[in-house]
Amino acid sequence: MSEQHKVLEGVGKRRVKRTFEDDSDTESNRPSDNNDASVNERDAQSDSTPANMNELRKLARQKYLDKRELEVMALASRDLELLEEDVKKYGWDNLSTREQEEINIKRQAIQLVKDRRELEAGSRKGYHIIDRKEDSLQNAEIKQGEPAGKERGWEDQQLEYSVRAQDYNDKKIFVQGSDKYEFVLDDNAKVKFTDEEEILPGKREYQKELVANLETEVKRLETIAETRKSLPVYKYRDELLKAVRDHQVLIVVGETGSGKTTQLPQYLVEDGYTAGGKFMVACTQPRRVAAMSVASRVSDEMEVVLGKEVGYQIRFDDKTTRDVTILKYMTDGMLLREFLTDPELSRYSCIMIDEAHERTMATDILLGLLKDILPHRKDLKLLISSATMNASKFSAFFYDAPVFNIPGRRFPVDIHYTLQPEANYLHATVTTVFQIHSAMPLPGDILVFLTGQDEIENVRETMEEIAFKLGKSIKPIIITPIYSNLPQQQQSMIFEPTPAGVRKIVLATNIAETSLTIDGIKYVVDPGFVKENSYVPQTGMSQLLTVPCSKASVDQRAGRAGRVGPGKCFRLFTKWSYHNELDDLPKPEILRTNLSQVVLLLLSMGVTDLLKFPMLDKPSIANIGRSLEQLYVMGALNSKGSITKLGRIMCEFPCEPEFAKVIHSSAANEKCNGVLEEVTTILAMLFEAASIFATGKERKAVLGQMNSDHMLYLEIYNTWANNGYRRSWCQDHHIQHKTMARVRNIRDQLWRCSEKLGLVALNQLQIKKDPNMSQSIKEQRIMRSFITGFPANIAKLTSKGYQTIGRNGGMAVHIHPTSIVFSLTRETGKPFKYLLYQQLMLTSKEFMRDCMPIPNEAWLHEMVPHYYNNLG
DNA sequence: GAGCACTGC
Repeated sequence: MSEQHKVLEGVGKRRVKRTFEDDSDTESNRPSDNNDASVNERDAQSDSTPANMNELRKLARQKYLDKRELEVMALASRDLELLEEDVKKYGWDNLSTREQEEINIKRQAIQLVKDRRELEAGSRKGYHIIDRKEDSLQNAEIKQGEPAGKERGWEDQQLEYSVRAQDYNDKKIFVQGSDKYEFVLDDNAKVKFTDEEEILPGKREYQKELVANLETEVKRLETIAETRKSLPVYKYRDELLKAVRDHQVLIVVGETGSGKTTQLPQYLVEDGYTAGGKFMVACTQPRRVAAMSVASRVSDEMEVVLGKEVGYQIRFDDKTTRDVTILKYMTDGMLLREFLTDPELSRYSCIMIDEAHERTMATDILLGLLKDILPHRKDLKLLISSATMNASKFSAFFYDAPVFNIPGRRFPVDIHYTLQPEANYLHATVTTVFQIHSAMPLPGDILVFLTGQDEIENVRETMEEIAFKLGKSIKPIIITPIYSNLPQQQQSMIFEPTPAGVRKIVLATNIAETSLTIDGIKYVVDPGFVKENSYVPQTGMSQLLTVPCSKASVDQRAGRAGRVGPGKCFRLFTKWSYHNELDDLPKPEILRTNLSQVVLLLLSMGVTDLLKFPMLDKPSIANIGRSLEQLYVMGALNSKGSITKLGRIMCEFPCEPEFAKVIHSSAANEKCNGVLEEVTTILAMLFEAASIFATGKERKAVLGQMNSDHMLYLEIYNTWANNGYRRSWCQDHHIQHKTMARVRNIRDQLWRCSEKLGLVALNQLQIKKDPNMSQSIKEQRIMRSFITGFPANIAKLTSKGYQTIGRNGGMAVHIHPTSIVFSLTRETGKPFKYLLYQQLMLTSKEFMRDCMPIPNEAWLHEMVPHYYNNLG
């Protein structure tokens, strides 16, 4: 019995030594009940403890909580070292049968641990051991109130997959009977053990299970190690690391399937760039789901708990631990925000900008900022991963940085072109799909790229009719549409495995080009078009036009056929067209969006000469000019063009400056404050306006009549909130619950931001002053708030219909038929004289989206005099 | 009386 006690103490020493080498003389450990508050309290009260002891203990506690089955198993098997000493001391024959048996089993166990260590030594060093078994994941309980995995969409599933392991792990340690214990570092409170079985159940079943689990774990590790080594990037590991050592900036051209995203950051960590936890390696992704799922996989490969050594950071979800996380996957937008608080990015030693060829706005700005700080941060390494086509552009941008090529691993895809251009690509699409279906053997699903929801629904109908007519002369097909606004349940259908003898036909927008991958696709049909949104600064209007894809896009689409085996891609345009008519790359976002947010961000970082700011593609002067003007009108800039106090406040908000201005006014402008809460809700709804309604039709039927889309949004949100934020309420009202959940998140984030900046307090002052503000006064104040943010977005009713007013006035515009104002006007026959709109969009006509009637022209002059009084 | 690709803080 006392042997057992000694054993445990010894083991504790070893464990602590390994984790905290600097504090080797303050160590000890004991099991304690996880839920026993008094024990923890006693920990905290041990007053002979050094001041930093509590910190240390917290850290230790954190670490030990993360330990899983194997850590406990390893612990148990390390006992053997001490048991063996006893064998020497007392002689084998003097031990009891039970003790002998125990030692035998532990001998086997330790052998397995040794094997595993050897395996580890090959690829990594110094990480804690945890397990992550697929089946444990699948058996983990699903959070209450959530539907089962199958009913949810891919994003939720991915998220759950990333997160659940973490939750599960926090709560459980796997060894049967040992789940009561955690190991806490403590130098005073030593507990005397009276019953050895309580500490380590020396039962045969346990030992057997231990060995069996170890074997499973060794196999799993072998598989992971093999998979890592089999990736194309593995062969280049040393060369890559040498290149990183020799150069500050490295362009990495890694095709899909090369493993760059998961492996490169790990190599950097292994090569010591995190300096024992002092620095971080960051890898940016353009999309949230990618950041989450890659982080999850890498934490698995490195055998750490997601959120500790390896974590991710996206809006609304920070799964990192300060001073512990050494490898962080994050969205590019998050890193950009981090520049605001830490302009030198001093916490990072290496930054990898992944998927840089996608040229998101955040990536482009990041590259410019990084180029600026590299001379001051000689120790900072920058890796840029790009597709082949623009590697030289990145290289030139960073003073001819070396380009490193890593081949991909993909199956060959045959490309077929049409012999002559197709007059009607939709017709050609349907024909091609049925040709493939009748001529090619099963299995092998078909992925069709279309431009939008409308097209997808039309093609689907046509195909269903044809399939019906053909009846049993063809094999059965399943048609599954996928586009981002498709409600969740229907989205998940594309991931259902195709039944035998059936062909699945996926009709997708370019969401399937990068954002999600579908297994089992063997054929791709590509008409070669995409809808592209672009912003015209002169008119302030966006246009959504169907344009031909770039070469990079169609190549990417073709690649989707070669993921599981050799595939075929049918392009509904000519080979000549591919080589002579298509652009190489899609137009970068920075050339087709409103720049006010970026301009304000750069100004707040002290970039005063915007034209000199390094950028891969320079936006037009007209665009920058218009942004500066907008910012000036809102008071974010003074007449000299430098940022004001208000401008800095606006920068703090994670949204466009126009929206931030509305928030600010609703709390701080005495002409309209006291409505911060309402305004925050409306703005959060406006961000997601496009995907709130399941279909466009239901909008007016949702609730009673409202005067404006803005007030309708407010009413919808409040009613939903009053109904307990329930999913069923959304279903009853044809509203997408997932979108509403996002709105709630955004709303909370904006509110917290207002709180931090003291706006909530200001708002409260006004409410105290006028506690019985009537509904109509509130509404008026909301309208005024919006005018301050969107002074140029006003249309006036003339004899020729609505026309814009303001600097570029006189343009004929129309109320969008989905707007509540549209139906309201029709019902009453009385159009409003002035309308404020959130967006002008050119589709078939110049439409105003999300409209709000302005009942009083004088408000315009009152709220933004410097704009309206100077119009003449 | 239209019909909005896709991201992100």
